Amino acid sequence: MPKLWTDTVEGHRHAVRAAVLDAVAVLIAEAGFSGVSMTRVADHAGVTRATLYKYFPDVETLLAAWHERQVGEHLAGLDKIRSEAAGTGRPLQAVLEAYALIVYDRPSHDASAPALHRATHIDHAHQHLEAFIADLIRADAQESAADLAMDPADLARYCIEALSSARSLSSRDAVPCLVAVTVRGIYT
Amino acid sequence: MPKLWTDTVEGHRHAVRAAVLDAVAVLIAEAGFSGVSMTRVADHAGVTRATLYKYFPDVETLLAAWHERQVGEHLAGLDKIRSEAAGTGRPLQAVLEAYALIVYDRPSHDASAPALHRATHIDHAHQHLEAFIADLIRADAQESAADLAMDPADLARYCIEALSSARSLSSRDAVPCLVAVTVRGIYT
DNA sequence: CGCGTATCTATACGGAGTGTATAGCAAAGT
DNA sequence: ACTTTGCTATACACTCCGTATAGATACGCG
Repeated sequence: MPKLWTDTVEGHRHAVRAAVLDAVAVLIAEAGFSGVSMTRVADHAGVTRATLYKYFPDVETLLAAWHERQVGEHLAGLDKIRSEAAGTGRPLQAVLEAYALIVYDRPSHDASAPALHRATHIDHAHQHLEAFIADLIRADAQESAADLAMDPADLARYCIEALSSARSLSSRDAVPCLVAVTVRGIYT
Repeated sequence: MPKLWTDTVEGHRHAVRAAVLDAVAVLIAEAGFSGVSMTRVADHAGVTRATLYKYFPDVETLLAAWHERQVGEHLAGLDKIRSEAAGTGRPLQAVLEAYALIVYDRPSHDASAPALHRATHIDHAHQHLEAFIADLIRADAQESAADLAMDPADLARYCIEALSSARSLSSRDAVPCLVAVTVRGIYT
């Protein structure tokens, strides 16, 4: 029996999709990426396997969709921080610190996920994140009238990778230091 | 029939192990990490599944062993570069540049592998690499009489992660720039 | 040399997950 | 009311896993 039913059919599909991605999140939290299978997700989401296959063709796509939603939420949060810090000097610093804290607090979830997709093909949401940070870098360079050491896009990827090392940082207080270390290098 | 037979039994086991890891390498090159299964590896290595299970209990261990061998080879190469560059000023720079070039030339193989293991448990060979670079950082700081911005171990992880962005660098000429950007930040 | 031991092959079995297909029921759309 | 859409329940063939057994082959050592 269909558990979820909103009045409209489109809303229903949206709700099912959300429930499925929630189930993915739970399974990942329980047993890591390898603990995610179509069967288990279907059971956990309260739908049949056949139904799940109508939404997602395979586990890979499922994980990609979950990751997309995750990064999307973070991107919204980071954008909020950017606009809040727009007046107070350097938004780049604030955004990168917020990102590093996310990585520090959720070591496995977010930092490992990109690696999973990079093996298959490019990650759409991650490209957004890269573009977002590349823009911040450009703006920061223009404001401080300093010369960038490299292409902003490459620097953005550098920042993201460098800050992903926040995952294994000894203490939470070291996060601002790591951000400082990372940012210091981008100007010539 | 056993294909490989060296005169001694210990040598034989070593040869089989090598053949198995070679098969893993081939399969990874062909279809990525998800293309590695016990069945396929056994077929490719010219042994039975039952035999393979006597050497490696599961795919995870198989990939870990392959990665261990890979990183071990690179570590040997980097150590050679370190001793060669010991007299000529900064070995840190030389080693990091060599590492970044490895990442650039083999985008998927080495940079993605740590991420796979970090999801499960800690990577032994990678710890060696981290310690190796941490030592280099300490030595570099002592020679240049400068103060490090953070714990050397954390800085080593920062360097490794930052340089793993060499994977998606626009051009090979940008590799030295990335190394410069990365190293610039480690001093206060 | 010859026996014991270690190793590999070949094969089989139950379990889990995959991908697909079908029939039937329930709710939305018009 | 009638059609369309979506979900359930179930089934099938396939792959891979992990383990077990019997028998062949080559080493190790007395």
